[in-house]
Amino acid sequence: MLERSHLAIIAAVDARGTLTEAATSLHLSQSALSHAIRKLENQLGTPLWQKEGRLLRLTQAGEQLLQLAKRLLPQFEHAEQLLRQYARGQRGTLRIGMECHPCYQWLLKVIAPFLEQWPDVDVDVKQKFQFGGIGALFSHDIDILVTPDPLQQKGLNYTPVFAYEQVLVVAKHHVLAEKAFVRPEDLCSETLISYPVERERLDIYAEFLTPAKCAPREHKEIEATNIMLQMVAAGRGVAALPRWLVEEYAQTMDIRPMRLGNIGISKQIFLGVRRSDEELEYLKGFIDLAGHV
Amino acid sequence: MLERSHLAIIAAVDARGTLTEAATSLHLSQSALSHAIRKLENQLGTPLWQKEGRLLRLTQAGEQLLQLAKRLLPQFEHAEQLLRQYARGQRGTLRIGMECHPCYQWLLKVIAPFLEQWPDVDVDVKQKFQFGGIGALFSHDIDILVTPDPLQQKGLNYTPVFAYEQVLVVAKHHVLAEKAFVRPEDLCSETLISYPVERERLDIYAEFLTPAKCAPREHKEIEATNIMLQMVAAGRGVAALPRWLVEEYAQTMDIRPMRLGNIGISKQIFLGVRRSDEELEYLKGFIDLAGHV
DNA sequence: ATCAATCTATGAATAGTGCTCATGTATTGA
DNA sequence: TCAATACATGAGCACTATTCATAGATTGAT
Repeated sequence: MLERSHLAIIAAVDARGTLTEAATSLHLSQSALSHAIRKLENQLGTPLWQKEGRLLRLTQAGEQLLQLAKRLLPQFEHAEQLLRQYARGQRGTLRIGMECHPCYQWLLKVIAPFLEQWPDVDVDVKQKFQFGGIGALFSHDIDILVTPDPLQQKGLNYTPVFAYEQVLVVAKHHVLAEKAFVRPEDLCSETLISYPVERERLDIYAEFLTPAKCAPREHKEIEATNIMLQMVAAGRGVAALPRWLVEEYAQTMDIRPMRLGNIGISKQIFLGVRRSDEELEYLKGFIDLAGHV
Repeated sequence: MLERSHLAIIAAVDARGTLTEAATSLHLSQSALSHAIRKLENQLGTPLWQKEGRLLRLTQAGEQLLQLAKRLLPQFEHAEQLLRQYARGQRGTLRIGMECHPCYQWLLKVIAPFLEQWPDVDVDVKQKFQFGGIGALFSHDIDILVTPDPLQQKGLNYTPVFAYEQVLVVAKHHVLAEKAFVRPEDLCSETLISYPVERERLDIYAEFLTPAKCAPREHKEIEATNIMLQMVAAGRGVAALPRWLVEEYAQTMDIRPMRLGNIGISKQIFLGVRRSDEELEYLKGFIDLAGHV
């Protein structure tokens, strides 16, 4: 019978490279591991590694088990952590996934009152997902997803919690700052600064530039919002961000929000959860709070 | 340390209702289970069940573990099956998920040569998914998804393999059979027969009726293609199906395919796979075959 | 080639765990 | 109240995992 310990062994050997090191990392003797592996391979009837000289290479069967281990072990660990929290009287950990770079500032405003209202629930925020936010929800890496595009999927529920206008930020003395709103053509000679995500996921392309068959002269990627806006204030480029965020920064920086097109681009943030978690009190609590910030 | 056996216990107790029955189903004595549970609860520091009279109710912590069990145990089992196949020299099982009712007939034509070309690979076809086809891919319930709408997701790859025209099927002597093509309005007085899936997922609604703000007089759902077409032939309704499928049946039934709108509705079938499986030989083999049928 | 260093494999002994048996206690419904 | 049924518990046993000690293999440097 395949056990968790077997998966742990395979993962450890893969991570450490040698059987000896894997053994110590598992607080076992090298001999114990060797015996365990031998027995497992006998039980399964197929070798999991083939020795190439002194190094171990996973066979195809071993590779399968490694994949399994990488999928299941984190879930075991998270469950254990959760149960420890239950044991301590805590309710659990709310793992929030972010698929929306600038939402971070908004999220912080929700988390503060949440932590206060739910003292027995911890919060964790993740921003990188191997298989996208929805994949992370399905594989139980996160419990709630903050996203601007609610891809409908069976088993998921989305709640709209926050509407905002996506605007262009320009330096206060930029030539564009004089206009009433910005046209796609206006950006052809500009440098656009964005977060480092795929272009298709940037609204300013999907809903503004691409339909008008325009493109900025240059496109730079910057991770930190603050730095991004400093660049904009210095006239080194323009960026697209939520209006409320820009207005916050505009109090201390020489920047200005500009409407994109004559009607503007309006966006909405959704919170996605697994339908099976729907009745979790603290999840409902979070969504509730998020709707009122 | 949480083990697979613990999950098995929780799942068994949940499935059987009583500890005694769960024990026998696990080939263990009642005593063994009782001891095991006690120990686990001590280790975790929290009870998993609370006794209400003579029956056991899961605590919240227990509920969490049950969810985990239901997610992980099938994966353990599948991995074991896979490894047994490796041990026997077989390559594995290709688990195909179908999100496209009429594709079944087409799929059969691909599976036949596949089984011949890959004698050491088994094939299994699944049609019901708790969380939709993509959820099934992510949770490793299936390895390949047959679907007409390739929802782009990180970690998934889609390959178009088959294009067809979606047509309306009517009885040979139906009044509509005289026309060159069918207009949405023509269906207002008809009975539409479809597979039992959500209306939004039916192309005839999404791409034909809804845009024209039309609806059939009545809508019946039938699971079996053959019966559906018998109904159509008997003048009891009309249905929307792929042209190739209709033409096949038209040889023995009094039915006729009709173009939907003056340009027709063209559809495409995609095969979706996890990117991590991309290099699996027999998966590539299947996609290859599918493209040439 | 040879040797030291570093792996892995193996057998025997042991420590530890899980299991069963026998029995006790609790709950339920007739 | 009693029989039936379910869970709990303690003692002893059987089995498994682990360690220790040691042998065999591979590698790279001299």
